[in-house]
Amino acid sequence: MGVIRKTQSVSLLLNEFEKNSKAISAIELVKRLADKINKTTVYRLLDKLEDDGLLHYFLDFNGVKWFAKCKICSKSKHHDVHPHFQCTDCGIIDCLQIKVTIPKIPNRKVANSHILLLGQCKQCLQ
Amino acid sequence: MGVIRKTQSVSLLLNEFEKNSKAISAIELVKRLADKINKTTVYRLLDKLEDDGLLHYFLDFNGVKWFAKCKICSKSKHHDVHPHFQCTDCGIIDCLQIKVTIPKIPNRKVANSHILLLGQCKQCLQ
DNA sequence: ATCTTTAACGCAACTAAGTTGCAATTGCAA
DNA sequence: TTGCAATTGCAACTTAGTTGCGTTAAAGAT
Repeated sequence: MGVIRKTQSVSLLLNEFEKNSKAISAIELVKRLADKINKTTVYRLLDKLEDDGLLHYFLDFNGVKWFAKCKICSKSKHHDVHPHFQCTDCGIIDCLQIKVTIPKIPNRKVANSHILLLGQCKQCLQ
Repeated sequence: MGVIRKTQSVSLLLNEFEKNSKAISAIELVKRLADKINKTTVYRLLDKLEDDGLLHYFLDFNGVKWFAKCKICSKSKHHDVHPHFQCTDCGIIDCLQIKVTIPKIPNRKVANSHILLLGQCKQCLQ
């Protein structure tokens, strides 16, 4: 897979991620773009853009898929593995630029980690 | 909510968790018990047992719900927050008795963390 | 500038995990 | 053993995401 043609749908979709640097759920994107792009196309493009290393995705605590821009990923590998923070009050999700150290675990080889932190964001703490 | 009566369904369900100490997905439980307990009842009981602090749940990397026995939880609060490890080869999930330290994050109050580690388990490494 | 190819798209129908409403059943306390 | 609320089963529903297929439109070739 991967995006080959620069279509109008691709531009519209990527444009949503330019507005600000927050993550956006697939559901939200489908809703926002409902009158411009078909649901199926939105999901297919998200897959492709993830494949190309332009977006990364993760699941929130409800199992809903969220997407955000990648910063240092390549087409071949998602290097940009980081924790995400979801505000339990307003629901927004940020990518965190922190490093969480996973201790060595006997008898297992850890290849990847998914870390979702829940709590309150700056706005909701005030 | 919470379990009030010790019914046959409750025994059957808890019995599945006595066999070994691994986590079990809701989907798997529904299948295993299909000829004994209705799907709806399985889901309802899992909710209640979680409520009572007997089970805890979490999501795997596909967003599927998994349940496992709690060790030190009470009815009022799940104290037993720990990382989970899923083998990408065989799919089994273990509860890890390790502590992962989350660094302080400016402007946010972290209340909870969901950590899923992916890799290969002992069996699949051999 | 127009043609041709095929990637990309839209639509409708589908899948699967989980939920809801409601009537029937069953623990269990009196 | 009776009464009744908790529990259960069933069918129908919800919702995120997927699939198949015919149509449309990028973009290189002519």
